[in-house]
Amino acid sequence: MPRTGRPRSFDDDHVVNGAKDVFWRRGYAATSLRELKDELGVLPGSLYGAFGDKHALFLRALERYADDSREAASAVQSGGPVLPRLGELLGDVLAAAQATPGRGCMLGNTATELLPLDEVAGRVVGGAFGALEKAIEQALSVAQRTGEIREDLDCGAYARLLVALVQGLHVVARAESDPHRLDDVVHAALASLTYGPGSPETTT
Amino acid sequence: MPRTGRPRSFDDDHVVNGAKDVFWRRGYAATSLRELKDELGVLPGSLYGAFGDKHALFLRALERYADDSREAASAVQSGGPVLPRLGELLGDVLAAAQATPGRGCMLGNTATELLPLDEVAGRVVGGAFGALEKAIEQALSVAQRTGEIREDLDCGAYARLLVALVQGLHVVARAESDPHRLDDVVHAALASLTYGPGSPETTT
DNA sequence: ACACTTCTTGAATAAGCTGTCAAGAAGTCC
DNA sequence: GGACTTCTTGACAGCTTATTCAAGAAGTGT
Repeated sequence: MPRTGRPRSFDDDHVVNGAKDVFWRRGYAATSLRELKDELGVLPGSLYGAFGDKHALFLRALERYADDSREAASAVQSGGPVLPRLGELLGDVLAAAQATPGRGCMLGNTATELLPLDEVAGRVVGGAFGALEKAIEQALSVAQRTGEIREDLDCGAYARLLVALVQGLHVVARAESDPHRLDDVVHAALASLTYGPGSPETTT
Repeated sequence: MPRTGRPRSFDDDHVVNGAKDVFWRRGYAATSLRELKDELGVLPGSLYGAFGDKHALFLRALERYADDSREAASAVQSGGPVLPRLGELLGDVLAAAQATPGRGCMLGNTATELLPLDEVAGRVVGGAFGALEKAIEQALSVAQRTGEIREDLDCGAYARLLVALVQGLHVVARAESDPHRLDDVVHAALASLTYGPGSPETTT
């Protein structure tokens, strides 16, 4: 089986990355092949030859996004104090909402548009959510042992809460003309992890 | 100006309500006039005569949903202990996700699909989010005065947090095969409002 | 009964969509 | 250079879409 023939004129990875941006911004259904052609410079025929169909390309793009998300998720575990890391996680959502409005999180966008009907996309989204949840849960466990956060917290539950909060911030930020109005939400979320001023046991 | 002529064969309110259900379930773009015709029994021509165009009908449906949401929001202020009310607010999200999967919240769905580009829809969604936020904030203030929740909470920030959490739960529940896995998130959110280390068994 | 008005109906329109295909272009391998 | 394979290109088919419109139906007021 000879492996010859005319080589691709485009780089698959580059195209998947570009498709990720378009699908991220516009969603699955609202993205037409004409739009992909204009943004990627690749004609529909070539896309079909390389990836199959629109849905398959979307899945590649979604998986790419999920990989990026997993990498970002691992940052909350990168040693040192945990609270600042979680503050960044939440703060980055608001910063992104201001810097590039109307994109949100591609995982949440996909969940809203296609789940639970699209089972394949559902597994990708669920996997990425689960990875973030796990990263947060382990970070919280560490923070508990170091006394950074309250001992009486259910780390698993709080990790799921924070994943949901991240998604929720992406949503409500779209309706908020000034994302800074949500800044104190981040503060409140972090404060709820620590022992409060009026709490029985106060450490630092 | 005589006000005669053949009367409508359908009830406007009933049609708006039906359109609300369809748009809620399928989103704006994915809902075709053929689908509306099948569900409502009203031909496109009549819809155009009565409402203008698809987008105008969508706005009517969205406003209806926002009205319903406002009414539901006022329930958190209906006297008595506040924590159980907030527990219902969050719990209802998960119950709805299980009973009717793939619908979520029409406000959040619309935010994700159309905001911030669609400014009119944006005002409707923003207004409904704001109303819920205000209702929660006032309920939290009352709960603070009665000693039901911590005194050191920023009620405004926590209200915004809870609005975001509601939206986030709608999103992540779509990716969760068993919504009950999110039950302890509700518990954790309520526990963070109260004093007390010790397991969050403080709900009466 | 009649004039008048508005609604319903079904077809038609024009645009856009995904996906396909034949023909030619551009490589690789011998 | 020639055989072979794969890619690119642009057109095209088959649908679906939102929207419009003319014709007839069904009311109201007198």
